[in-house]
Amino acid sequence: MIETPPFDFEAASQTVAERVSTGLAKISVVLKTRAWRGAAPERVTPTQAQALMLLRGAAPRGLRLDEVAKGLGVTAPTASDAVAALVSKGLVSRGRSAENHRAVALTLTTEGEALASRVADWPDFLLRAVGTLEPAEQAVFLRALVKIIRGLQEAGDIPPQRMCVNCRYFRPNIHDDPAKPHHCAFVDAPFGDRHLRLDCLEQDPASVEEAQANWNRWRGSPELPDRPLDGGPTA
Amino acid sequence: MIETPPFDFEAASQTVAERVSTGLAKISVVLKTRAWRGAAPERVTPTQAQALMLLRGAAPRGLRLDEVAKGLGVTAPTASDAVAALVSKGLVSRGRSAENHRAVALTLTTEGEALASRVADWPDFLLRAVGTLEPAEQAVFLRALVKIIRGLQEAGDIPPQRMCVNCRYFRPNIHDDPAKPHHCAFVDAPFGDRHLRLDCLEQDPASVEEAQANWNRWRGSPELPDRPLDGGPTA
DNA sequence: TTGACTCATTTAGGAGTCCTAAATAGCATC
DNA sequence: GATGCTATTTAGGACTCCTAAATGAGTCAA
Repeated sequence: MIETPPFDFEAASQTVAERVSTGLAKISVVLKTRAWRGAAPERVTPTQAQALMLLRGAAPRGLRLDEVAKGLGVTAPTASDAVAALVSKGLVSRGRSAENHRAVALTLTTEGEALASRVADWPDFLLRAVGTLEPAEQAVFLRALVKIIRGLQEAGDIPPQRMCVNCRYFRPNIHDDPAKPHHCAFVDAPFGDRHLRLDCLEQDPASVEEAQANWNRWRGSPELPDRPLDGGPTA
Repeated sequence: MIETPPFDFEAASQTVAERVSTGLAKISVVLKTRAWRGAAPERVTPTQAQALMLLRGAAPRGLRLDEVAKGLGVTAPTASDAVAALVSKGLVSRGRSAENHRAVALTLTTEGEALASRVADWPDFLLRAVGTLEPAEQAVFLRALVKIIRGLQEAGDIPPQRMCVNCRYFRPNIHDDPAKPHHCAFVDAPFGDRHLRLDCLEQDPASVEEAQANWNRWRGSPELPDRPLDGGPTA
């Protein structure tokens, strides 16, 4: 009789990181598909809808073309195309910046604002799927997402984000309350990982050194749960 | 003197699920951008590259056009376009299915296989970002991702995936070892959440009832991390 | 103050994506 | 052998996305 060695999952599988990447790619596909379905009824395309949302987040200052291109992850000519389509639809107005006369200042028209708000609702299908996670799981997921995004930012794959961890008002791990160890110096209140923002309007970038120090302090000491992951009265 | 009430993050923020969705959308943007850069040098477009990878995963049986369209998340005409481009480049061969003469059978040519392998490497930038997470964090993230994808599948937003949790060989939570509580009846070996697959070649879909039962059994008793990660108030 | 540069954006041109609607072809059945 | 169903392709049009080259506004130096 011959003993067969048990199958070795660790050796035979892709790494966890690879499978996580696969999963993110799958979600990315749905996001693309649904973006079409959500935007089409409003007579805009996904890219255009995304540009509208970007401008909505930047009101009232507006954005330069260049900034829109970075936010969309496309080249300037492509962004110019999309903006031209929006201008011709009367959703965006293209002005010249007062101080820098070669830069354009893109802002939403009233109609553009209305449409941007309507269109911003499309990803509720994703919201529902995320909602099937337990609250504690969502919080851990958010924390991991922040790390991944920061990693992409560090590598230059994504422009700097208006996240807490990049903000000069961020004071990580300075309170004893394990649920709210951080502090936001802007609103002067403590908060926890579950409140971390990815797109805060009040965000003001910290200096490189400051951001690095905050980052180390934040990621160094993960919040501890009052009870393990699965615990807690589930909704 | 008036006491100002402290800022209420819970009330003033978007929900965790909303912010998670935002984060996933951001990753989706990078993925799109990088897909272009990765695919372009090989003289294919992102959609074409994705079709190649899909076909690679389905070898040697091949896929029907319909299946490619679903996997790509596009309509049949769009898939037909992309496939036509690949055929004219000599990367895919389009045959007729023997028994059903109205269906096509798409398979990779030798060159197509070579290119598919080269192109499959592109997301290493994402791999690196995911790699900045601690191992335990990666495992929890993967588990959450599986739940989200299954949620999307349930809602019909994504076609059924070749995941362990959909598989008739999956036996969740039948072992005592907390690191490997599940069992794969195909390779006859125990495994843990960190080994969960999203795209298993051996996967064979379970019946609806069986899948539902497995799902409940799996999600009911989550593995505990060796080290607690994060809790937060259970809202 | 006139070139030479640089910067921000646009134009040009071309392949490809993506849609809806309509056309073709194989099969099914009655 | 008409009728319908299924799988795919064609047709047509708007938009995406790229690279390369062209404008047009500021800047700077001689």
